[in-house]
Amino acid sequence: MARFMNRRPNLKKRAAIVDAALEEFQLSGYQGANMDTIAERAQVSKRTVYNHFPSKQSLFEHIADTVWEQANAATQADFNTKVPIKTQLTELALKELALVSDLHFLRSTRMLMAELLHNETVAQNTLTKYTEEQSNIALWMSQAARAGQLNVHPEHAEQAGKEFHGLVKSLAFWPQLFMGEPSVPNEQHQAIAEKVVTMFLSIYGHH
Amino acid sequence: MARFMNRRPNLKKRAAIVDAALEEFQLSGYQGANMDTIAERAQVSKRTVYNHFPSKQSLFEHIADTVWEQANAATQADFNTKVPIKTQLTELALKELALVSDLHFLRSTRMLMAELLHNETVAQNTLTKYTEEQSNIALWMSQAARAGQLNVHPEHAEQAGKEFHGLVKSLAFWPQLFMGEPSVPNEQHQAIAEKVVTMFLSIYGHH
DNA sequence: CTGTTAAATTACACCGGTGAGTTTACTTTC
DNA sequence: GAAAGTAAACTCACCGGTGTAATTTAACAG
Repeated sequence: MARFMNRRPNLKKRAAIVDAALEEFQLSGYQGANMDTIAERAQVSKRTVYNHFPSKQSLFEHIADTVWEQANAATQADFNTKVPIKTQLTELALKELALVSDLHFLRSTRMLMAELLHNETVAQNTLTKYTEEQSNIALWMSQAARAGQLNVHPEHAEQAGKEFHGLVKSLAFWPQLFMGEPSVPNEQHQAIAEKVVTMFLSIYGHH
Repeated sequence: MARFMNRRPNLKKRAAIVDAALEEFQLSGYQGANMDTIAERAQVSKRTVYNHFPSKQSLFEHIADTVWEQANAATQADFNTKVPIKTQLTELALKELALVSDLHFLRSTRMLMAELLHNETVAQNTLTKYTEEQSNIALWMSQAARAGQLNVHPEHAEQAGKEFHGLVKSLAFWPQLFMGEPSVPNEQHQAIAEKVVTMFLSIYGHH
């Protein structure tokens, strides 16, 4: 009896639509993306797309949200008093390198960044998610400082956190994002992480 | 008086068109930019726009070229054997900081980056201009290495150059570009430049 | 200073393509 | 048998680019 109370909205089709839309947005950007093409790519009628998402905009926003959640979830960390700072920083860098070297993530981010640069609402949306991440690393930094393992004034914790992320990205993200350089292969992650940590500690380490 | 203004090809109108187009492209991106609006903004008839530029594409390319020339011209430098490496690197960093903190440059770049991310031809175009700049700094680095002032293998000169630029940008460009953070005020340039040089030399300096 | 001339500009209607979103009549699936 | 999906035609607004006839402008000759 409970058998035909099954979910009415067809989740499989919905997923197919989302996948197709992601692909199309990545390929052509928001403005260039074509709803007919998305329907076709998802093997679904155009009307079905509109039954799941009321507009192109809402479809885009749904995708943008998921990408950002994924990114944020992948860069969580807690400071641990017992482990040397160098080890922990290296660990942090490796985590970010793994995320940033993932081809799917790179492609999604490329698309999001493009819209971010000329779309007010996307920009605002992104900004709030981004500040969450920032406050996270800032907390980590001030904990490390309080534990005496980092030479950082409390009010500069946020800046230091930004700089740490910035270092990783300058080596393994921005060049790949804009210049289409190949993702950094896994074998090099350790070396890059150590390089970043050395640079970072040359400013914020105890001498 | 007004003798030599307004020669046959009306340079004033042409400039007005270019200005208006730059504004419109910055505001709405390439796809979103509207030729009627550009004409209106330039106080010129639409037909005149098309008398100066055969298409939207060509208008965009003209602007893109100008921006890149400006950027490239501002980051030239020659290695000087007589001056300590630290001083020269700081000088280099300051030069780039000046460019990158200019609000007009930032706005133009933001627009270009957006198109770069989803337009094949723009990307290719940019890539060639960008590699020029890269080979420039790479040369500088290998000269410094040959003079014994830098601990860089010749085949890593290009990588080191990239990293140097990357360091500056991670502190004073990317956050401003994407997150709309305020440009770094001039008073902080010296401090940032020194920070960058310290980080860079912690890897490539002689200890 | 003035009239001539040709290029530059203008206003405006027009073309053709595109693409988001809708309507409708029908079929599939549970 | 009702919700979900389909196909295809349709609306409607937008926009890049063109054609044209009329008007303005600047260089120059007398």
